[in-house]
Amino acid sequence: MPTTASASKRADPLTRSARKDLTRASLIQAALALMGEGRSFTSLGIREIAREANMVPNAFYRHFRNTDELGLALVEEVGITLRRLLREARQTSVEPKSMVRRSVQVYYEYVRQNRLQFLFISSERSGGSRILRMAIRTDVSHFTNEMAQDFRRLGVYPDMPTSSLQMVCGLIVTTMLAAAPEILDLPPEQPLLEAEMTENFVQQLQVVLLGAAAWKEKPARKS
Amino acid sequence: MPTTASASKRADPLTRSARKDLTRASLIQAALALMGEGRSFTSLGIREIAREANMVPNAFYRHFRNTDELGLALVEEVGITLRRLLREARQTSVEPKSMVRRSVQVYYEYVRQNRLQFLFISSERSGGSRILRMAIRTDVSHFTNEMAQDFRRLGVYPDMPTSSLQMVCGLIVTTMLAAAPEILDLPPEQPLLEAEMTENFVQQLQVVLLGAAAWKEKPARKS
DNA sequence: TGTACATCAGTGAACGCGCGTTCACTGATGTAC
DNA sequence: TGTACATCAGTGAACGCGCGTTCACTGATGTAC
Repeated sequence: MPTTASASKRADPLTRSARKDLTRASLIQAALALMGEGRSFTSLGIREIAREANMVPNAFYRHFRNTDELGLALVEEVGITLRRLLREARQTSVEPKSMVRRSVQVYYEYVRQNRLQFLFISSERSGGSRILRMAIRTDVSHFTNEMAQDFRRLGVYPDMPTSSLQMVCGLIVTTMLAAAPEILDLPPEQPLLEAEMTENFVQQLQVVLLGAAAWKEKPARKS
Repeated sequence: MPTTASASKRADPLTRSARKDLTRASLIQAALALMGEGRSFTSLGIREIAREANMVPNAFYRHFRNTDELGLALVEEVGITLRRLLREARQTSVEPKSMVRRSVQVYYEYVRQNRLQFLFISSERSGGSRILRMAIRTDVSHFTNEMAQDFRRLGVYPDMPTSSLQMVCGLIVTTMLAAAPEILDLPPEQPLLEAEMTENFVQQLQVVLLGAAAWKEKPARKS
Protein backbone atom coordinates (compact mmCIF):
# COMPACT_ATOMS: atom_id res chain seq x y z
CA MET A 1 0.00 0.00 0.00
CA PRO A 2 1.49 3.36 -0.96
CA THR A 3 1.83 5.95 1.76
CA THR A 4 -1.28 8.06 1.80
CA ALA A 5 -1.35 11.78 2.44
CA SER A 6 -3.24 11.36 5.64
CA ALA A 7 -1.45 9.84 8.61
CA SER A 8 -1.06 6.12 9.11
CA LYS A 9 -4.37 4.40 9.47
CA ARG A 10 -3.50 2.12 12.37
CA ALA A 11 -4.26 3.16 15.89
CA ASP A 12 -4.51 6.89 15.66
CA PRO A 13 -7.28 8.58 17.52
CA LEU A 14 -8.41 10.93 14.76
CA THR A 15 -12.10 11.08 14.12
CA ARG A 16 -13.29 10.26 10.64
CA SER A 17 -14.20 13.83 9.76
CA ALA A 18 -10.90 15.13 11.13
CA ARG A 19 -9.17 12.72 8.79
CA LYS A 20 -11.26 13.97 5.91
CA ASP A 21 -10.27 17.54 6.70
CA LEU A 22 -6.62 16.49 6.64
CA THR A 23 -6.99 14.90 3.23
CA ARG A 24 -8.80 17.95 1.97
CA ALA A 25 -5.98 20.15 3.22
CA SER A 26 -3.47 17.88 1.53
CA LEU A 27 -5.28 18.29 -1.79
CA ILE A 28 -5.04 22.07 -1.41
CA GLN A 29 -1.38 21.72 -0.49
CA ALA A 30 -0.82 19.53 -3.53
CA ALA A 31 -2.30 22.19 -5.81
CA LEU A 32 -0.04 24.82 -4.26
CA ALA A 33 2.97 22.53 -4.58
CA LEU A 34 2.30 22.05 -8.29
CA MET A 35 2.09 25.82 -8.74
CA GLY A 36 5.45 26.02 -7.03
CA GLU A 37 6.84 23.90 -9.86
CA GLY A 38 5.82 26.54 -12.37
CA ARG A 39 2.37 25.27 -13.30
CA SER A 40 -0.51 27.72 -13.30
CA PHE A 41 -3.52 26.80 -11.22
CA THR A 42 -5.86 27.05 -14.21
CA SER A 43 -3.93 24.35 -16.01
CA LEU A 44 -4.02 21.85 -13.14
CA GLY A 45 -6.16 18.75 -13.52
CA ILE A 46 -7.97 16.57 -11.04
CA ARG A 47 -5.77 13.55 -11.68
CA GLU A 48 -2.63 15.62 -11.36
CA ILE A 49 -3.62 17.10 -8.01
CA ALA A 50 -4.79 13.76 -6.65
CA ARG A 51 -1.52 12.14 -7.75
CA GLU A 52 0.52 14.85 -6.02
CA ALA A 53 -1.52 14.19 -2.87
CA ASN A 54 -0.92 10.42 -3.14
CA MET A 55 -4.53 9.63 -3.78
CA VAL A 56 -6.44 7.76 -6.39
CA PRO A 57 -7.94 10.22 -8.95
CA ASN A 58 -11.60 9.84 -8.16
CA ALA A 59 -11.04 10.39 -4.43
CA PHE A 60 -10.84 14.05 -5.37
CA TYR A 61 -14.63 14.07 -5.75
CA ARG A 62 -15.14 13.27 -2.06
CA HIS A 63 -13.87 16.81 -1.36
CA PHE A 64 -14.51 19.05 -4.36
CA ARG A 65 -16.80 18.86 -7.34
CA ASN A 66 -14.11 20.30 -9.62
CA THR A 67 -10.90 22.33 -9.55
CA ASP A 68 -12.76 25.64 -9.39
CA GLU A 69 -14.23 24.61 -6.06
CA LEU A 70 -10.76 23.82 -4.77
CA GLY A 71 -9.70 27.22 -6.06
CA LEU A 72 -12.42 28.89 -3.98
CA ALA A 73 -11.13 27.12 -0.89
CA LEU A 74 -7.70 28.45 -1.75
CA VAL A 75 -9.08 31.97 -2.09
CA GLU A 76 -10.48 31.63 1.40
CA GLU A 77 -7.05 30.70 2.75
CA VAL A 78 -5.56 33.69 1.00
CA GLY A 79 -8.17 35.93 2.60
CA ILE A 80 -7.01 34.77 6.02
CA THR A 81 -3.39 35.42 5.07
CA LEU A 82 -4.21 38.95 3.93
CA ARG A 83 -6.03 39.71 7.15
CA ARG A 84 -3.01 38.52 9.09
CA LEU A 85 -0.81 40.80 7.01
CA LEU A 86 -2.96 43.77 7.83
CA ARG A 87 -2.91 42.93 11.53
CA GLU A 88 0.84 42.65 11.49
CA ALA A 89 1.26 45.92 9.61
CA ARG A 90 -1.05 47.61 12.09
CA GLN A 91 1.26 46.77 14.94
CA THR A 92 4.39 48.29 13.44
CA SER A 93 5.49 51.78 14.42
CA VAL A 94 3.40 54.60 13.04
CA GLU A 95 5.93 57.37 12.89
CA PRO A 96 5.21 58.70 9.42
CA LYS A 97 8.90 59.02 8.55
CA SER A 98 9.64 55.32 8.44
CA MET A 99 6.14 53.92 8.15
CA VAL A 100 6.19 53.33 4.42
CA ARG A 101 9.60 51.72 4.37
CA ARG A 102 8.70 49.51 7.32
CA SER A 103 5.42 48.45 5.72
CA VAL A 104 7.15 47.60 2.49
CA GLN A 105 9.57 45.41 4.40
CA VAL A 106 6.74 43.62 6.16
CA TYR A 107 4.96 43.12 2.85
CA TYR A 108 8.09 41.91 1.10
CA GLU A 109 8.70 39.28 3.75
CA TYR A 110 5.07 38.29 3.66
CA VAL A 111 5.10 37.70 -0.07
CA ARG A 112 8.25 35.59 0.19
CA GLN A 113 6.92 33.55 3.06
CA ASN A 114 3.56 32.95 1.45
CA ARG A 115 5.08 32.59 -1.98
CA LEU A 116 2.63 30.06 -3.34
CA GLN A 117 -0.47 31.89 -2.18
CA PHE A 118 0.68 35.12 -3.80
CA LEU A 119 1.61 33.19 -6.92
CA PHE A 120 -1.95 31.94 -6.92
CA ILE A 121 -3.74 35.29 -6.55
CA SER A 122 -1.36 37.06 -8.89
CA SER A 123 -2.01 34.68 -11.72
CA GLU A 124 -5.69 33.87 -11.10
CA ARG A 125 -6.78 37.41 -10.36
CA SER A 126 -6.94 38.12 -14.05
CA GLY A 127 -6.11 34.80 -15.70
CA GLY A 128 -8.39 32.34 -13.98
CA SER A 129 -11.98 31.31 -14.49
CA ARG A 130 -14.59 33.99 -14.10
CA ILE A 131 -15.84 32.56 -10.83
CA LEU A 132 -12.35 32.59 -9.31
CA ARG A 133 -11.57 36.07 -10.58
CA MET A 134 -14.70 37.39 -8.94
CA ALA A 135 -13.96 35.66 -5.63
CA ILE A 136 -10.45 37.10 -5.57
CA ARG A 137 -11.72 40.54 -6.48
CA THR A 138 -14.18 40.42 -3.59
CA ASP A 139 -11.40 39.41 -1.22
CA VAL A 140 -9.12 42.17 -2.42
CA SER A 141 -11.88 44.69 -2.09
CA HIS A 142 -12.49 43.61 1.51
CA PHE A 143 -8.80 44.02 2.14
CA THR A 144 -8.94 47.53 0.70
CA ASN A 145 -11.86 48.48 2.90
CA GLU A 146 -10.16 47.20 6.02
CA MET A 147 -7.09 49.21 5.15
CA ALA A 148 -9.23 52.31 4.77
CA GLN A 149 -10.77 51.67 8.19
CA ASP A 150 -7.28 51.34 9.65
CA PHE A 151 -6.26 54.65 8.15
CA ARG A 152 -9.35 56.22 9.66
CA ARG A 153 -8.65 54.71 13.06
CA LEU A 154 -5.04 55.85 13.01
CA GLY A 155 -6.08 59.34 12.04
CA VAL A 156 -4.28 59.37 8.70
CA TYR A 157 -5.91 61.99 6.45
CA PRO A 158 -8.57 62.85 9.07
CA ASP A 159 -10.28 65.39 6.81
CA MET A 160 -10.68 63.08 3.85
CA PRO A 161 -14.15 61.74 3.07
CA THR A 162 -14.46 57.98 3.35
CA SER A 163 -15.03 57.45 -0.36
CA SER A 164 -11.77 59.24 -1.16
CA LEU A 165 -9.96 57.26 1.49
CA GLN A 166 -11.18 54.09 -0.20
CA MET A 167 -10.07 55.37 -3.56
CA VAL A 168 -6.58 56.04 -2.20
CA CYS A 169 -6.41 52.64 -0.51
CA GLY A 170 -7.48 51.05 -3.80
CA LEU A 171 -4.49 52.70 -5.42
CA ILE A 172 -2.18 51.44 -2.69
CA VAL A 173 -3.51 47.90 -2.95
CA THR A 174 -3.17 47.94 -6.75
CA THR A 175 0.44 49.01 -6.35
CA MET A 176 1.11 46.33 -3.75
CA LEU A 177 -0.42 43.56 -5.83
CA ALA A 178 1.43 44.66 -8.92
CA ALA A 179 4.67 44.40 -6.97
CA ALA A 180 4.02 40.80 -5.94
CA PRO A 181 4.85 39.07 -9.25
CA GLU A 182 8.07 41.04 -9.52
CA ILE A 183 9.06 40.04 -6.01
CA LEU A 184 8.23 36.44 -6.84
CA ASP A 185 10.20 36.40 -10.08
CA LEU A 186 13.26 37.96 -8.46
CA PRO A 187 16.22 35.60 -8.65
CA PRO A 188 17.18 34.64 -5.10
CA GLU A 189 20.26 35.96 -3.32
CA GLN A 190 20.51 39.18 -5.29
CA PRO A 191 20.57 41.82 -2.54
CA LEU A 192 21.29 44.59 -5.03
CA LEU A 193 18.31 43.86 -7.27
CA GLU A 194 16.20 43.36 -4.18
CA ALA A 195 17.18 46.74 -2.74
CA GLU A 196 16.54 48.43 -6.07
CA MET A 197 13.08 46.94 -6.36
CA THR A 198 12.00 47.72 -2.81
CA GLU A 199 13.39 51.24 -3.12
CA ASN A 200 11.32 51.79 -6.24
CA PHE A 201 8.29 50.36 -4.48
CA VAL A 202 8.83 52.62 -1.45
CA GLN A 203 9.09 55.67 -3.64
CA GLN A 204 5.90 54.84 -5.50
CA LEU A 205 3.99 54.49 -2.26
CA GLN A 206 5.44 57.75 -1.00
CA VAL A 207 4.23 59.48 -4.17
CA VAL A 208 0.75 58.09 -3.55
CA LEU A 209 0.72 59.21 0.09
CA LEU A 210 2.01 62.67 -0.83
CA GLY A 211 -0.66 62.94 -3.48
CA ALA A 212 -3.33 61.86 -1.02
CA ALA A 213 -2.16 64.52 1.41
CA ALA A 214 -2.44 67.16 -1.31
CA TRP A 215 -5.72 65.83 -2.61
CA LYS A 216 -8.92 67.79 -2.16
CA GLU A 217 -12.30 66.66 -3.38
CA LYS A 218 -13.16 68.74 -6.41
CA PRO A 219 -16.05 71.10 -5.64
CA ALA A 220 -19.30 70.18 -7.37
CA ARG A 221 -19.48 71.68 -10.84
CA LYS A 222 -20.94 75.17 -11.20
CA SER A 223 -20.84 76.05 -7.52
CA MET B 1 -13.36 20.89 -49.54
CA PRO B 2 -14.11 23.02 -46.47
CA THR B 3 -13.60 26.74 -46.76
CA THR B 4 -10.11 27.58 -45.62
CA ALA B 5 -9.16 30.65 -43.64
CA SER B 6 -7.16 32.06 -46.51
CA ALA B 7 -9.01 33.31 -49.55
CA SER B 8 -10.17 31.04 -52.36
CA LYS B 9 -7.32 29.33 -54.06
CA ARG B 10 -8.37 29.84 -57.65
CA ALA B 11 -7.07 32.74 -59.64
CA ASP B 12 -5.95 35.17 -56.99
CA PRO B 13 -2.67 36.90 -57.52
CA LEU B 14 -1.28 36.44 -54.01
CA THR B 15 2.24 35.19 -53.79
CA ARG B 16 2.85 32.02 -51.83
CA SER B 17 4.51 33.77 -48.91
CA ALA B 18 1.77 36.41 -48.81
CA ARG B 19 -0.72 33.56 -48.47
CA LYS B 20 1.34 32.05 -45.70
CA ASP B 21 1.31 35.34 -43.84
CA LEU B 22 -2.46 35.44 -44.16
CA THR B 23 -2.82 31.99 -42.67
CA ARG B 24 -0.45 32.89 -39.91
CA ALA B 25 -2.52 35.96 -39.14
CA SER B 26 -5.67 33.86 -39.15
CA LEU B 27 -4.13 31.53 -36.55
CA ILE B 28 -3.42 34.52 -34.33
CA GLN B 29 -6.94 35.77 -34.90
CA ALA B 30 -8.32 32.35 -34.03
CA ALA B 31 -6.45 32.39 -30.71
CA LEU B 32 -7.85 35.84 -29.93
CA ALA B 33 -11.35 34.73 -30.92
CA LEU B 34 -11.16 31.78 -28.53
CA MET B 35 -10.09 34.11 -25.74
CA GLY B 36 -13.12 36.20 -26.58
CA GLU B 37 -15.24 33.17 -25.71
CA GLY B 38 -13.87 33.15 -22.20
CA ARG B 39 -10.93 30.79 -22.65
CA SER B 40 -7.55 31.83 -21.30
CA PHE B 41 -4.66 31.81 -23.74
CA THR B 42 -2.63 29.45 -21.57
CA SER B 43 -5.33 26.81 -21.81
CA LEU B 44 -5.56 26.88 -25.62
CA GLY B 45 -4.30 23.90 -27.56
CA ILE B 46 -2.83 23.55 -31.01
CA ARG B 47 -5.77 21.51 -32.32
CA GLU B 48 -8.24 23.97 -30.91
CA ILE B 49 -6.61 26.98 -32.52
CA ALA B 50 -6.18 25.21 -35.85
CA ARG B 51 -9.84 24.13 -35.80
CA GLU B 52 -10.98 27.70 -35.13
CA ALA B 53 -8.87 28.82 -38.10
CA ASN B 54 -10.39 26.08 -40.32
CA MET B 55 -7.17 24.22 -40.70
CA VAL B 56 -6.02 20.70 -40.14
CA PRO B 57 -4.22 20.42 -36.76
CA ASN B 58 -0.70 19.75 -37.93
CA ALA B 59 -0.73 22.73 -40.30
CA PHE B 60 -0.12 24.77 -37.16
CA TYR B 61 3.49 23.62 -37.23
CA ARG B 62 4.15 25.35 -40.54
CA HIS B 63 3.84 28.64 -38.64
CA PHE B 64 4.73 28.11 -34.99
CA ARG B 65 6.61 25.45 -33.08
CA ASN B 66 4.14 25.65 -30.20
CA THR B 67 1.54 27.91 -28.62
CA ASP B 68 4.15 29.93 -26.75
CA GLU B 69 5.63 31.02 -30.04
CA LEU B 70 2.22 32.15 -31.21
CA GLY B 71 1.90 34.00 -27.90
CA LEU B 72 5.12 35.88 -28.61
CA ALA B 73 3.73 36.97 -31.97
CA LEU B 74 0.66 38.20 -30.13
CA VAL B 75 2.81 40.15 -27.68
CA GLU B 76 4.41 41.85 -30.65
CA GLU B 77 1.00 42.92 -31.94
CA VAL B 78 0.12 44.28 -28.53
CA GLY B 79 3.33 46.28 -28.50
CA ILE B 80 2.25 47.99 -31.70
CA THR B 81 -1.18 48.72 -30.22
CA LEU B 82 0.37 50.27 -27.13
CA ARG B 83 2.63 52.49 -29.19
CA ARG B 84 -0.41 53.67 -31.16
CA LEU B 85 -2.17 54.44 -27.90
CA LEU B 86 0.70 56.59 -26.75
CA ARG B 87 0.80 58.44 -30.06
CA GLU B 88 -2.91 59.12 -29.85
CA ALA B 89 -2.68 60.33 -26.25
CA ARG B 90 0.20 62.59 -27.20
CA GLN B 91 -1.99 64.44 -29.67
CA THR B 92 -4.77 65.30 -27.24
CA SER B 93 -4.88 68.69 -25.60
CA VAL B 94 -2.33 69.29 -22.91
CA GLU B 95 -4.13 71.80 -20.73
CA PRO B 96 -3.44 70.27 -17.33
CA LYS B 97 -7.00 70.81 -16.15
CA SER B 98 -8.61 68.26 -18.43
CA MET B 99 -5.58 66.24 -19.44
CA VAL B 100 -6.11 63.38 -17.05
CA ARG B 101 -9.81 63.02 -17.74
CA ARG B 102 -9.20 63.16 -21.49
CA SER B 103 -6.43 60.56 -21.30
CA VAL B 104 -8.62 58.25 -19.29
CA GLN B 105 -11.32 58.53 -21.95
CA VAL B 106 -8.84 57.73 -24.69
CA TYR B 107 -7.56 54.76 -22.72
CA TYR B 108 -11.04 53.52 -21.91
CA GLU B 109 -12.01 53.54 -25.57
CA TYR B 110 -8.76 51.88 -26.49
CA VAL B 111 -9.30 49.01 -24.11
CA ARG B 112 -12.83 48.47 -25.39
CA GLN B 113 -11.77 48.58 -29.00
CA ASN B 114 -8.83 46.28 -28.51
CA ARG B 115 -10.71 44.12 -26.05
CA LEU B 116 -9.07 40.82 -26.93
CA GLN B 117 -5.54 42.14 -26.87
CA PHE B 118 -6.02 43.64 -23.43
CA LEU B 119 -7.66 40.43 -22.28
CA PHE B 120 -4.53 38.68 -23.45
CA ILE B 121 -1.96 40.87 -21.69
CA SER B 122 -4.06 41.17 -18.54
CA SER B 123 -4.26 37.46 -18.07
CA GLU B 124 -0.86 36.40 -19.40
CA ARG B 125 1.14 39.14 -17.72
CA SER B 126 1.14 37.17 -14.50
CA GLY B 127 -0.62 33.93 -15.37
CA GLY B 128 1.15 32.77 -18.51
CA SER B 129 4.30 30.80 -19.14
CA ARG B 130 7.51 32.34 -17.90
CA ILE B 131 8.66 33.17 -21.41
CA LEU B 132 5.45 35.03 -22.19
CA ARG B 133 5.41 36.86 -18.88
CA MET B 134 8.91 38.12 -19.53
CA ALA B 135 8.07 39.25 -23.06
CA ILE B 136 5.05 41.18 -21.83
CA ARG B 137 7.02 42.71 -18.99
CA THR B 138 9.64 43.92 -21.47
CA ASP B 139 6.94 45.44 -23.64
CA VAL B 140 5.28 47.19 -20.72
CA SER B 141 8.60 48.52 -19.55
CA HIS B 142 9.26 49.97 -23.03
CA PHE B 143 5.85 51.57 -22.87
CA THR B 144 6.71 53.09 -19.49
CA ASN B 145 9.97 54.51 -20.78
CA GLU B 146 8.30 56.07 -23.80
CA MET B 147 5.75 57.67 -21.53
CA ALA B 148 8.55 59.12 -19.40
CA GLN B 149 10.18 60.53 -22.53
CA ASP B 150 6.87 62.12 -23.52
CA PHE B 151 6.56 63.72 -20.10
CA ARG B 152 10.07 65.09 -20.49
CA ARG B 153 9.35 66.42 -23.96
CA LEU B 154 6.13 68.09 -22.84
CA GLY B 155 7.90 69.69 -19.90
CA VAL B 156 5.86 67.94 -17.23
CA TYR B 157 7.86 67.92 -13.97
CA PRO B 158 10.87 69.59 -15.62
CA ASP B 159 12.95 69.48 -12.43
CA MET B 160 12.47 65.82 -11.77
CA PRO B 161 15.43 63.48 -12.40
CA THR B 162 14.83 60.91 -15.12
CA SER B 163 14.92 57.95 -12.76
CA SER B 164 12.13 59.49 -10.67
CA LEU B 165 10.14 60.27 -13.78
CA GLN B 166 10.39 56.60 -14.72
CA MET B 167 9.31 55.58 -11.25
CA VAL B 168 6.23 57.80 -11.50
CA CYS B 169 5.39 56.53 -14.98
CA GLY B 170 5.74 52.98 -13.68
CA LEU B 171 3.11 53.81 -11.12
CA ILE B 172 0.83 55.28 -13.75
CA VAL B 173 1.21 52.27 -16.03
CA THR B 174 0.54 49.88 -13.14
CA THR B 175 -2.64 51.78 -12.39
CA MET B 176 -3.70 51.74 -16.05
CA LEU B 177 -3.10 48.04 -16.46
CA ALA B 178 -4.91 47.23 -13.24
CA ALA B 179 -7.92 49.12 -14.57
CA ALA B 180 -8.06 47.08 -17.78
CA PRO B 181 -9.60 43.87 -16.37
CA GLU B 182 -12.25 45.89 -14.57
CA ILE B 183 -13.11 47.72 -17.74
CA LEU B 184 -13.28 44.42 -19.59
CA ASP B 185 -15.49 42.74 -17.01
CA LEU B 186 -17.89 45.66 -16.90
CA PRO B 187 -21.36 44.60 -18.06
CA PRO B 188 -22.18 46.50 -21.25
CA GLU B 189 -24.66 49.37 -21.40
CA GLN B 190 -24.30 50.41 -17.79
CA PRO B 191 -23.46 54.11 -18.09
CA LEU B 192 -23.71 54.61 -14.34
CA LEU B 193 -21.25 51.90 -13.42
CA GLU B 194 -19.02 53.06 -16.24
CA ALA B 195 -19.02 56.65 -15.00
CA GLU B 196 -18.30 55.50 -11.47
CA MET B 197 -15.36 53.41 -12.57
CA THR B 198 -13.78 56.03 -14.79
CA GLU B 199 -14.29 58.68 -12.10
CA ASN B 200 -12.45 56.48 -9.61
CA PHE B 201 -9.70 55.89 -12.15
CA VAL B 202 -9.39 59.63 -12.89
CA GLN B 203 -9.10 60.44 -9.20
CA GLN B 204 -6.41 57.82 -8.66
CA LEU B 205 -4.34 59.24 -11.48
CA GLN B 206 -4.81 62.75 -10.12
CA VAL B 207 -3.53 61.59 -6.75
CA VAL B 208 -0.45 60.16 -8.46
CA LEU B 209 0.19 63.35 -10.42
CA LEU B 210 -0.30 65.52 -7.34
CA GLY B 211 2.10 63.29 -5.44
CA ALA B 212 4.64 63.51 -8.24
CA ALA B 213 4.39 67.30 -8.19
CA ALA B 214 5.05 67.30 -4.44
CA TRP B 215 7.78 64.71 -4.66
CA LYS B 216 11.38 65.60 -4.00
CA GLU B 217 14.26 63.18 -4.17
CA LYS B 218 15.32 62.44 -0.63
CA PRO B 219 18.74 63.95 0.09
CA ALA B 220 21.50 61.40 0.48
CA ARG B 221 21.72 60.18 4.04
CA LYS B 222 23.97 62.06 6.45
CA SER B 223 24.52 65.08 4.23
C1' DT C 1 7.50 32.24 -73.77
C1' DG C 2 7.35 27.17 -72.63
C1' DT C 3 8.84 23.25 -70.17
C1' DA C 4 10.67 20.45 -66.50
C1' DC C 5 11.76 20.24 -61.86
C1' DA C 6 11.91 21.89 -56.86
C1' DT C 7 9.64 23.84 -53.10
C1' DC C 8 6.53 23.79 -49.47
C1' DA C 9 1.71 25.21 -47.33
C1' DG C 10 -1.73 22.49 -46.29
C1' DT C 11 -3.92 17.40 -46.07
C1' DG C 12 -5.41 12.92 -44.08
C1' DA C 13 -4.55 9.16 -41.25
C1' DA C 14 -2.63 7.21 -37.40
C1' DC C 15 -0.13 6.75 -32.80
C1' DG C 16 0.11 6.63 -27.83
C1' DC C 17 -1.25 9.19 -23.77
C1' DG C 18 -3.42 11.50 -19.92
C1' DC C 19 -7.61 13.40 -19.04
C1' DG C 20 -12.47 13.64 -16.45
C1' DT C 21 -15.91 10.78 -14.97
C1' DT C 22 -18.62 6.36 -13.72
C1' DC C 23 -19.12 2.25 -11.26
C1' DA C 24 -19.11 -1.35 -7.93
C1' DC C 25 -16.14 -2.32 -4.10
C1' DT C 26 -13.75 -2.41 0.72
C1' DG C 27 -13.04 -1.95 5.28
C1' DA C 28 -12.34 1.19 9.12
C1' DT C 29 -15.16 4.37 11.80
C1' DG C 30 -19.49 5.67 13.84
C1' DT C 31 -24.06 4.64 15.93
C1' DA C 32 -28.10 2.27 18.04
C1' DC C 33 -29.42 -0.92 21.13
C1' DT D 1 -19.53 -2.99 27.72
C1' DG D 2 -20.61 -5.92 23.49
C1' DT D 3 -22.82 -6.72 19.20
C1' DA D 4 -24.99 -5.81 14.80
C1' DC D 5 -25.69 -2.63 11.29
C1' DA D 6 -24.99 1.92 8.68
C1' DT D 7 -21.96 5.24 6.91
C1' DC D 8 -18.65 6.87 3.85
C1' DA D 9 -13.45 8.09 2.70
C1' DG D 10 -10.71 6.03 -0.22
C1' DT D 11 -9.84 2.02 -3.95
C1' DG D 12 -9.34 -0.21 -8.52
C1' DA D 13 -10.82 -0.81 -13.03
C1' DA D 14 -12.80 0.80 -17.00
C1' DC D 15 -14.92 4.14 -20.54
C1' DG D 16 -14.70 7.40 -24.28
C1' DC D 17 -12.39 11.57 -25.75
C1' DG D 18 -9.36 15.21 -27.31
C1' DC D 19 -4.74 16.10 -27.09
C1' DG D 20 0.26 16.79 -29.35
C1' DT D 21 3.02 14.88 -32.65
C1' DT D 22 4.63 11.86 -36.73
C1' DC D 23 4.37 10.46 -41.32
C1' DA D 24 3.80 10.09 -46.19
C1' DC D 25 1.08 12.66 -49.40
C1' DT D 26 -0.77 16.37 -52.84
C1' DG D 27 -0.87 19.90 -55.87
C1' DA D 28 -0.39 24.84 -56.56
C1' DT D 29 3.36 28.16 -56.70
C1' DG D 30 8.05 29.34 -57.76
C1' DT D 31 12.41 28.82 -60.39
C1' DA D 32 15.96 27.49 -63.82
C1' DC D 33 16.83 26.92 -68.31
